[in-house]
Amino acid sequence: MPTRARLQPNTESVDNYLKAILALGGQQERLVTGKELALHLHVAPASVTNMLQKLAAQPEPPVLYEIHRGARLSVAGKRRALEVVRHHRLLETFLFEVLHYPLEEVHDEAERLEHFISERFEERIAARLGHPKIDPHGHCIPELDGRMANLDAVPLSDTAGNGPFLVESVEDRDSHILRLLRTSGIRPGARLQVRTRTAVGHLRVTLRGRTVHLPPQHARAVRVRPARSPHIR
Amino acid sequence: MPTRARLQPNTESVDNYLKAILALGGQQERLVTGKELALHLHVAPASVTNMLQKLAAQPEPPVLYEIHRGARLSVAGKRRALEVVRHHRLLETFLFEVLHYPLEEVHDEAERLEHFISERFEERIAARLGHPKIDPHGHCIPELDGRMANLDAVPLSDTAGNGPFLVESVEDRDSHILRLLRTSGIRPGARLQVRTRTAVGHLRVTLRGRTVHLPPQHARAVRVRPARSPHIR
DNA sequence: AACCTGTATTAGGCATACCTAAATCCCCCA
DNA sequence: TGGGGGATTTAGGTATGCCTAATACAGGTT
Repeated sequence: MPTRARLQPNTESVDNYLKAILALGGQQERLVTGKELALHLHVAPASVTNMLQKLAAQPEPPVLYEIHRGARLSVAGKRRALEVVRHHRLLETFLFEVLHYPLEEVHDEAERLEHFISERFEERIAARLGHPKIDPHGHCIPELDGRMANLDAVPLSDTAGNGPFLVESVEDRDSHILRLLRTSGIRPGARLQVRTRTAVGHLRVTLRGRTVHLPPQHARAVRVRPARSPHIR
Repeated sequence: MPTRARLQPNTESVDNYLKAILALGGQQERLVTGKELALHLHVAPASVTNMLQKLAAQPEPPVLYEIHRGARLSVAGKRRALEVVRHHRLLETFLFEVLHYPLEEVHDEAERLEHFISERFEERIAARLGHPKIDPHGHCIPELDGRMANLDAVPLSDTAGNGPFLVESVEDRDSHILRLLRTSGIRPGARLQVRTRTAVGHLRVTLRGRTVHLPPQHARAVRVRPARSPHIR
């Protein structure tokens, strides 16, 4: 019998591609280029082309692929990507809340385990945690049905005024930055004000009376929204 | 540059071979044949030969391979195998105690996850569980240094007298049998007596006043030791 | 309209870890 | 001691998922 394109391969690798397309496509779900994916996933561009072609050729393609232009998720692909994100963020919450991991270490562990936990595991840790909506970095946890709240926060680097701002989330992929942010007190729920901004994007901010210097890369890792009243949270 | 045999591949597959050799070799660590491994791992005998040759050819071979005779673990291989078993049994305990899995479901989940958890994860769940020595099936959990207590229990199918016996452990690989045993009350710590034995190995046992019929396959899955006094647990 | 540059694709390979089918080996038994 | 039969090994092949190098394309610039 001929081996034709498999239904639902759903390997670790495939899941990572889907997650990357979800993350890079943004809320408007624009086409994601091969180069972006290659950078994000640390693989060669040729590998991305290969994988996208393979995925798009499946009976129920998880990605829609426009040659030479890029890819975006199909409905099925988005569902799967959100499922993986749900696994990831529930695991992060679990590692943080139950196993008391330092915040900057939860990402890597969750990144590995997210591909291998069963639905039962997912369900049990969700129950154990009281079905949380937000992970310890401040990111939304997709619901079981794939719904996910859209947060309106923007990177601190993209803000205009001086605030005050409320930290909504911190980027989790770079544990080094994350550790520095944590030890500076910059974590979800923190309230801060911008003191100075340089032309090249360095910021000086204050929170809880302390002054912290943030290079552009760090400012980009912090998402904030305007703080309406003092002492929220 | 030439690709020579890699040091420490330590893939999921390799770990499974090491674990299988550990399990099948028994306490006396006898040679394990290719056929045994093939059956245990559900792969073709030729695949086993391939893998054993590859492992034995490494700079620090985890297995010692005697051509046409079989394989056993080197010191390094045994260390790794025990590490994986430790992961497995800690995970089982964790799933059972913290996430309240049904006993017969912990094995499959642990089997998948054991290969991917970090040392930190291992350490944290061990701490969380109070550094347990026994998993929920009654199996010993190897210590961090690779030491593991040798239990002296024997399969119920191999016993002679009528008991009473104390159930020390139940086999975890067959969830079907395990569920039946559990619903019959046959679990670690249970006390039972043999009523009748047929020539082909069927047993009738009583525990807590109930009578249970055990086909040979089930009797083999229960390890017991003589109960000295009533109500030990 | 041709070019140029960076991006994308194709072509050809490698490593892992399986498989089947065809030899080959070991050892027990007649 | 010479088969025979089961186990083992070799040979050759598949699928995944990555790689590099070479080629093709797209879209802005002259």
